[in-house]
Amino acid sequence: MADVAKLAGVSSQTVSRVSNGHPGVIPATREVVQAAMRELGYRPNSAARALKWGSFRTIGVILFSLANVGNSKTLEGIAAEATARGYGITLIPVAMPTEAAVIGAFGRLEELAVDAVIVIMEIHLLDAATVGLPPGAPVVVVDSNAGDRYPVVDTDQSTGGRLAVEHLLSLGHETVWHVAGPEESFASERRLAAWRETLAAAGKDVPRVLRGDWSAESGYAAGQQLLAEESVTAVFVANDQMALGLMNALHEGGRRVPEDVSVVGFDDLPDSAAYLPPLTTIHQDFAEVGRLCVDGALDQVENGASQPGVTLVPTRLVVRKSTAAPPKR
Amino acid sequence: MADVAKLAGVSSQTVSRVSNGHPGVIPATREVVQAAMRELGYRPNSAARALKWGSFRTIGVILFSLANVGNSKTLEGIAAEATARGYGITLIPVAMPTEAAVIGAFGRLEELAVDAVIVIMEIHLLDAATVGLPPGAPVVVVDSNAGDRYPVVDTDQSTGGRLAVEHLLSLGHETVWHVAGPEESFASERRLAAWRETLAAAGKDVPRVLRGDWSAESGYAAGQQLLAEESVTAVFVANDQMALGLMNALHEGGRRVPEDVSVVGFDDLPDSAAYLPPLTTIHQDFAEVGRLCVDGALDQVENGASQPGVTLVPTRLVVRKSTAAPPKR
DNA sequence: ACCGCCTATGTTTACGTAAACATCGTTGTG
DNA sequence: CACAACGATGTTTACGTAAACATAGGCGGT
Repeated sequence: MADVAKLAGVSSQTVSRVSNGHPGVIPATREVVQAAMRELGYRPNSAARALKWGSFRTIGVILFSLANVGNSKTLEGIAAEATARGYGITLIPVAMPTEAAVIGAFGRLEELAVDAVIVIMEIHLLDAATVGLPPGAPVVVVDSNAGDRYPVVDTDQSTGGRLAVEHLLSLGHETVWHVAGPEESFASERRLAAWRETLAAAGKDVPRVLRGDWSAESGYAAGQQLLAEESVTAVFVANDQMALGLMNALHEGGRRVPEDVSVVGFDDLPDSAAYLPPLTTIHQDFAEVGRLCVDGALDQVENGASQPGVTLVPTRLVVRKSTAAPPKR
Repeated sequence: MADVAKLAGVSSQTVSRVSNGHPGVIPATREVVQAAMRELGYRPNSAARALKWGSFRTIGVILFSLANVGNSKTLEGIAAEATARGYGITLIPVAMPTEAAVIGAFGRLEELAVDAVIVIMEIHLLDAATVGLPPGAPVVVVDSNAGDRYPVVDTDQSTGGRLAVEHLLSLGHETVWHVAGPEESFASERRLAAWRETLAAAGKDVPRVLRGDWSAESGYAAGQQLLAEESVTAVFVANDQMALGLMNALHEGGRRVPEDVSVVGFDDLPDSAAYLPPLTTIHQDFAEVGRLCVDGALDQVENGASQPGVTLVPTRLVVRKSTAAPPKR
């Protein structure tokens, strides 16, 4: 900056004014300074700026895993929105989803150069009273039920689950089975509850719950269990990957989808349309979740006020070929 | 820091020494200072540290998309290794893979607080002479052929492609068809070349190339084309998602996998083992790619020397149920 | 006992920027 | 014509930290 000032024959303060687009600089001076900046390839030093401003214009994202599509897409949405609003993204991976690791990550947070924090957790850890986010920086949480303490953004799991079950019931199925995700997952529990409530509201039997761990393999295992149940005509699977495994197990067991058994998934992965048969599923807008997280976080940064509460992103049913009316007896 | 110094009855310099674990502080003093730090909840201000050090201990990652599993997993590997080595990760998403957008991202780079840059590009843009990374910060590139200008880390696409084709030939197939990825993709071209060379080396016919865009849908379309070719007994598909679509098209067309047609994919996605049939594929170690990127970048940061060249991460064949000997005529 | 060296700690300064304050010239007005 | 008001620019200072230099005791060797 000093070099630019010297070359342009002005003071460094004037360079600063030009650099930040402040008014009160005569156009001729501005030109000269800009020319000098170009010639010297001047770039403001963000460390010094951050020191001055007390802000890094950066959002920290704490997450456990990028292995699943949802987290990746959410992160992509966060990155896009943050960039559009002039903020950077700092990743804070937590290797193990243990309480100690989470607390460690939160501890490091305070010394990190971050104006706000977005936490992407698919597990209940954050709900435990012992794991608290440090105060100070604004926080937005994805997919948790800590809505009483922090702003939470989430897909509308309940409506999604209800849509799935209602779709199957409307086709004439007597009842709907469910393959849930792991118990530690908040999303899984929401979908499970919606399934149970929708069945109950329709006066249908509620079969026993099968569990998977989100993986296609666990869906395959669930499918094998289902083969032993002759009465099954409809299954709501808590995510598309498990639905894939489940459909393959059914196929191997000689049960056709959708002629013998209808299957509905959840997520609407890019591949779902290419499954055999193309999967009827609940679409989630992960990018929108990411966008809303950033909006919420930056609202807090700019307006100061943190208001706990849950923002829900709508889901919708995508009907493909994996559902049909139940077989005639 | 001044408050801590006052409370501990020492100078701020001593606090700094304790904070950074410097030697030459008597244990008793250290204790007092640490107690004061705890009491006041002192955290070093990273902006000021960065200003002093001229470094944020941060690596910037430029990427186009997290939509595909490979990029996500690579990023995860990068994040894990960087964190382990005490560096942070700043994400720099590039919305559109156009030259202008890339140049824009590189421009912003210089003013960003980043010690090194990792570029994850699956397209040829970086090879164009007009798109040059700014000098200064160390750079590591994933998946490009700019190895003459920058250090490049990549999966060993060639060996992977060769393994796939050799596996099929060893089962007795007359030749192997190929469904390639988009032409802009460097990885796709490498796999295509390996396929062609391996066939040529074995003295086999080289069928015409089918193209997809990595998506399962494009694999389905390629599969439909393949149905018109009665002589096809073996297909090497450039990624698992396309293989999924292709197998479904074959199934719909009445061609059984692997009895009539053998299929080999590339990637070894978590779901591949749950496809119908479980997919024989080439395993890529994305996490290792990420790790090596960070190692390469930090070597440059710490040792200064940037040496262009390509580091290859081995691939291996994973044999499952989608390949078998060709049908008897 | 004295000198010098080493160790523990304190003082000064610089990193690059921008807010706050100071200065200078110009313009408009009574 | 003098003076106030304002606009453009320069000067000072502070942000929090750590390197470089300074100082002051203590200890061993002669």
